[in-house]
Amino acid sequence: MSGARFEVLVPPPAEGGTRARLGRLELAHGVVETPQFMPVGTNATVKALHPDDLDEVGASIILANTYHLYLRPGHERIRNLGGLHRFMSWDGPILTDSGGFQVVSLSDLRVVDDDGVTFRSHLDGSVHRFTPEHAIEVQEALGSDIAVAFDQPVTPSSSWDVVADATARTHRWAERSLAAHDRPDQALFGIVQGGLEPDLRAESVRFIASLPFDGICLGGLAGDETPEQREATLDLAIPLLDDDPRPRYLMGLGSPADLLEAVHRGVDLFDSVLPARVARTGQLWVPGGRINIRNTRYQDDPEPIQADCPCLACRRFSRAYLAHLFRAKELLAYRLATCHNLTFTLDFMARIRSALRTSTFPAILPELRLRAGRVHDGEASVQSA
RNA sequence: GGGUAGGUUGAGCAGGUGGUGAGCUCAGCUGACUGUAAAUCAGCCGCCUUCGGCUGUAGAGGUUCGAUUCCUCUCCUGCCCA
Repeated sequence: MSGARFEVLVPPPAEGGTRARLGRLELAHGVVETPQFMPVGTNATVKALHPDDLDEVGASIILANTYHLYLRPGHERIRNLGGLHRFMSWDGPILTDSGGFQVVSLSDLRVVDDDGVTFRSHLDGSVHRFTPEHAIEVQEALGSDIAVAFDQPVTPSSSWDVVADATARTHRWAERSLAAHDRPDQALFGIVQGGLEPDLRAESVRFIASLPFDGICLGGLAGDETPEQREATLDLAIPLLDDDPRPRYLMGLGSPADLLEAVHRGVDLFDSVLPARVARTGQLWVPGGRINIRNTRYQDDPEPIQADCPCLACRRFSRAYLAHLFRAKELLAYRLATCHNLTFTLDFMARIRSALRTSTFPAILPELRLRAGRVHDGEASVQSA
């Protein structure tokens, strides 16, 4: 392949009990420092944001969705208009998700067989078929920096047999994706599945890592499993990749606590809708937890969301103003809140990279954990920054 | 002053033409959200000691076993006429 060049700048220390590492990923449209978080722009836009806002929050790579863009506006149309970067006016790197996740998120609209998946469009009910070859073709038309192999995720409640079946299918589809991929300026990542089953997960890591992908995605860990189950799965999977020179991408996790624990275990890349989605409902991330800006107590609060935050919202607006915008359902609310949460997230990743660069990560891990809170538990909720 | 239509839980309504009115939409309160069918969804939203109980249909009387419903008077609102 080689639409990508990955280099580990600071490997994990021999002593220190962490697999966290600092890296650098070179892609067709730019360099991505890792560990890194990718904001999600499913429909060729990060909801509520202008591309200038993406620069502003510090995004260096974003994710877009193959399935959604295939359905609307259509990958051929995007190709004819000069590709996804030009279409959405974002010059930085883009990773396209293969559409495999829609196999679970649109579970009542599809039928899986060994060759591929037949979907009914969530937009108009029309019938479409995705195969590994088709998913690659669409991603090549879009022209993303990183394409991803078509997979079949499972949910934590799936039985061993179902997980085994889906994982085996994902492996066959991985080989077919590689065979179909033909664009030298585009990287291709493969996806590890295996659910929470230790034997299947380990087998999947070994199999996917045996193929000449540019990066390794860890899938199926953004569902209803507990943080402990996720972390246990990472503790199992990552050591199997210790001698592997490629970037590791944990798909779909984005709470600060999840990011930190996964970096600690050796993950380089992340994406999640969480910070942006949660922002649109008024949950704003601050050191130690989060606040719900819609709560009554913020209506008269003249302070910014977070005192030391450099984001578009915190630079010049009060909590009271944000509270008002949300109550009035004003569009600016969604933009400001999304800017804040993405700024918080990307700044958090920058702090982690800074610690890795200076080899102080193990030392400041407790401090970073405090900053992250246990947001994924719905536990820590602080009242003021 | 006469006529007429009305007065239902913060707002707006539905319903109820003698037999258990707490139903809807807003507003409000709280929570959830992780490779986006999500500016969405869920719970609460008269009072209490809440697996239940109580109160409540403008007010006061009356008829009746029983009244939100029928009768009388009063108050309030819209419209029409003087």
